[in-house]
Amino acid sequence: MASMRTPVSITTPIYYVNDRPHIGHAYTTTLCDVWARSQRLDGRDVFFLTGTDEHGAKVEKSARERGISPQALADENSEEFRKVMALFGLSNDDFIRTTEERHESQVKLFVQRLLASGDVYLGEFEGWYDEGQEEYVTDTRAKELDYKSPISGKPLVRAKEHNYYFRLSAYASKLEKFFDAQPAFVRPLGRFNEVRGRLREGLMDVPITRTNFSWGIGMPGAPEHVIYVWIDALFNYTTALGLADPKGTTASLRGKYWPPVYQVIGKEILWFHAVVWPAMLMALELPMPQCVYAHSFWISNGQKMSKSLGNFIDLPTIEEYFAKYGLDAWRWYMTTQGPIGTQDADFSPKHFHEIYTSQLVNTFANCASRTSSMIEKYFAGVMPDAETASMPSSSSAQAPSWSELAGTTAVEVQRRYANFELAEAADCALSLIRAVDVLINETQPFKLAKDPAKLPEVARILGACAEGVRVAAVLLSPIMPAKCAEVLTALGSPIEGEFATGGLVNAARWGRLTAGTRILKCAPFMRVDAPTA
RNA sequence: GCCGAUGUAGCUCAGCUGGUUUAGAGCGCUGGAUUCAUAACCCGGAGGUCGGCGGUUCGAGUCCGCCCAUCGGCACCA
Repeated sequence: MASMRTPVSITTPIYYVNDRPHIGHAYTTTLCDVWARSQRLDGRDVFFLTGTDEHGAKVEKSARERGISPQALADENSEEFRKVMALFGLSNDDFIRTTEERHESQVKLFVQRLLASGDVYLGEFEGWYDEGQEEYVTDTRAKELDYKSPISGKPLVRAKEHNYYFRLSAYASKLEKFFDAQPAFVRPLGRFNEVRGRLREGLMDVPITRTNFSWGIGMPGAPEHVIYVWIDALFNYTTALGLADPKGTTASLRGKYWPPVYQVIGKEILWFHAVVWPAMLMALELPMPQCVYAHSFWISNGQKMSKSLGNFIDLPTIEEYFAKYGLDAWRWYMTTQGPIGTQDADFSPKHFHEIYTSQLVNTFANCASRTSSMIEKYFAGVMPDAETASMPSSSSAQAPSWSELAGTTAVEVQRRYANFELAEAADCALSLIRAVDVLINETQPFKLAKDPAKLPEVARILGACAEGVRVAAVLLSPIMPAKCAEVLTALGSPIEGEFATGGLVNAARWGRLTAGTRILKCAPFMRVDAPTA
């Protein structure tokens, strides 16, 4: 059954090795990880790709300053990013590096194909050049600077160079039609409109090579030209799948994963992913990704994160959160409070603590704790034998039965995950926990338990509670894999075997807990002291 | 400068095509109740001139104009 369903894939941008890992990298990658895990849990064949981008003038320059080769610098920092992936518990299926032979050789093949089709041509670029910085500045920027270098103060010079260009202008109307037909190609909607607006302003061809540095992939047939880092980088999505050689072994194994369902990026690189990249894919006659999802930025205590302010949420800071709250709590915060929309989201220790306490400690963990504790107390820690599927989920008149409620919740959560509405999926799953709390508050099993004659009723109530907690833990496991596994293990119902492959709705089906199973007391999230700051 | 958003309780936000009320939720704060549970769960309360001004209308948070404030995008930022 599961194997009949379409394979799916998701990508992060590949991370630039000249940067240090920070919350932005962690955020994008965590979102992708949650989605990938949710789809695997739903029985799908998933490919989740991330990696590092290693070429370009900046890397060359940093390496020179440190007196090492660019490759050595790339090796070192790529390894750093790889470690970060492990640290975050990320389940990527591959980690591609742009300095790998498999990538470079395919980029050359792709570019050759574009040359042959006329989509890439040799042209001349003329612009304002800052000789000290060895870089061109745009015309508008040059005017702002009064035609002087912002660093040295020396006048900018008019300079010319030959570059290879990608014929982006030829794809303007095709892109507009594509956007008309695919209103969810770029999400969220605000970003879609932004791109549409700019498309209407027209498109210019874009240079894809430079000649003033050498750390990059040489242009086929013209090695003095180096392929621009961002063109090089974009191709990673296809080279990881071996698409430049459709008959090769990689493509035969991984070709089924193209196109990606989601290409998740930060808003700063939207233009390349939403316009340049689709045009290149059109030129190469490759299918379009289903959606480019551009999230916004985390800001720190109300202020933009910047090197000069020194308020970056960097890796050491993140590790402090791991130490205090745990990895899964971090993932929960990223997933439910992040800047997935058009607006930036604030990261603050106080807010983190409040979310942790109210949602994870007071809601999720407390419910698991009170349920397991009562089963321990009244039934010696053994899942009672009681029929609960048709039991009303609450005392309100139109309340659905527990099996119905769990079923509709699972369907809804599955839909939200699939649609990349991760915070909504989380909230919906948590609503099941809230429903269990309502049941306990309404029926007060702890009072009924004082009367031995009422134990069968207590059994039904607690049986439903345990089952509700189990289903919620299944549904939340893509976000908090370790903590949910802990809860499911305590309930004697770990995700494995057919649970793991039969689809999420199947795993969440009411009544999987069987009478007689040993239920252990569990409290997955402990209260911690509030931050002092 | 150009284009586009946003501005609703302390905080984060819901409020669709104007008329369900005395404008809502979560968190925070505060009173109470309770004990199965991790000072948790539950009930109640305080708190808002719905950015400002003007207009359209029988009636506007919800439409129009202007103003103020904040933010995003404007192609070589991975």
